[in-house]
Amino acid sequence: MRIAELSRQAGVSIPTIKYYLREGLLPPGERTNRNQAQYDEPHLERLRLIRALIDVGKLPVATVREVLATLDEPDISLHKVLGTVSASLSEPTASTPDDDLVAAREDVDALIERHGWQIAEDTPELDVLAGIIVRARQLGHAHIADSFDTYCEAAESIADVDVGYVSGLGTVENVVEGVVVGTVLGDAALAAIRRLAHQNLSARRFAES
Amino acid sequence: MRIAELSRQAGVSIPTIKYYLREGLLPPGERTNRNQAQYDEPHLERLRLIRALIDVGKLPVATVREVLATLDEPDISLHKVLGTVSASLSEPTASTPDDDLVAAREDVDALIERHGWQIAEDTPELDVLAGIIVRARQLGHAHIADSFDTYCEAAESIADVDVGYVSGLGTVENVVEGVVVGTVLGDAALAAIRRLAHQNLSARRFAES
DNA sequence: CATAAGTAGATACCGATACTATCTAATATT
DNA sequence: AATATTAGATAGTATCGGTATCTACTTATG
Repeated sequence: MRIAELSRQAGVSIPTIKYYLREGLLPPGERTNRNQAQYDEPHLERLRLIRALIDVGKLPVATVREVLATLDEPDISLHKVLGTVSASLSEPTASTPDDDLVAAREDVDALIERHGWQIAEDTPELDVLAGIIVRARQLGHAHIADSFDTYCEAAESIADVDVGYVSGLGTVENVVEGVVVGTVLGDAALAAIRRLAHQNLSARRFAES
Repeated sequence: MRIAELSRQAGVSIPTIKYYLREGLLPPGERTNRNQAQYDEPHLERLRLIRALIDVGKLPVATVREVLATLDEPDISLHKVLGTVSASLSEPTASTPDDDLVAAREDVDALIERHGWQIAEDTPELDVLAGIIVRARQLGHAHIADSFDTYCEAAESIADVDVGYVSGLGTVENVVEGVVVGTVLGDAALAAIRRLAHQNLSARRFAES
């Protein structure tokens, strides 16, 4: 198909497609001439994936490029891609070593320990979580962190179905794509569902009709 | 305290504080003179809250303003503030009524029904979730939505501790602030914890040492 | 009390991000 | 032959989240 058709089917404007081509998010089409290229189904799928990562996951274009690069690596393992996707999705942690952060990080390590989780020391999420605890404390809501044990238990059942889902995808490429889609769409879905659960609970407990 | 001190304690530059004042995120200090104003503890707390919403929650400044406005309303109920905060946090849903979206929305309604949740028809998260399902289908990952029942169960226990936490906060103002902080920091924490759970599970199942 | 430092408020400017528009030279379609 | 479409290059634009500067003061300090 030509670029106009790709644009129509994906619902993405031609200038935007050209922009993604320039930015290396989308591989160039197969050239048939100096000013003609053919795009096919994989292009369309890739384009839809890009839009999902941007629209639903709110990923910046640069992060999308990183994630897609991981996805295109020839020898990928599920565990490795999880790490890379995680790393791309969490901001690089602040440079200041900060006493508060170190303390919070110890609490995070204890949390992980309590749940018997096997996590590499340098996983960025550990610092992200520590950072959140620091903020909560600064805001006078230190006890929010007390809920994190429950969050962990809940996350275990969630991770269970998540990994179950991707495991059933067959080829490595499919699994890896499933990880990306599942991570990003899953985050968004989980946030929405949590809000719905809040609404439900507060409707039941505190509704004044 | 004067603006320099406020800046120092919050770790936010003076021009940025002035910007927040202009944007109405931060109420003006108490004027003592034509070019002097006093800021106090509440200002500092508000400023820290603003930074947490922006840094951790990635909320745009305009949304922070909305959320803070809700927080400052004189007569607020927990249930109302949950709705307003939710509304501020989810983008306004697309205008196109779209067949795919309608179908997905029915699936969402069925999901809510299965769990016996009481949710107002017009809650924005219902459409957000439907939108995510549409994207998943377009990406050939329709079955991701099968996991949402598990997500709901997990979200129930999470919402339980969340509501338990804010209920214990005493005054209405504290509760409302707790909702805001808990929603935003909680989302970020939950996402991080989910990633950690993934890492743990994949380490155990698929690790090649 | 003079001089330096700090401040409010107004306005202008800035860098990053994510596109969008335009132009050229060529090819495709009708 | 006339019209539409395309690749690729380059330039322009809107928004966002600040920064910087300037003026007319007021405070703090030696």
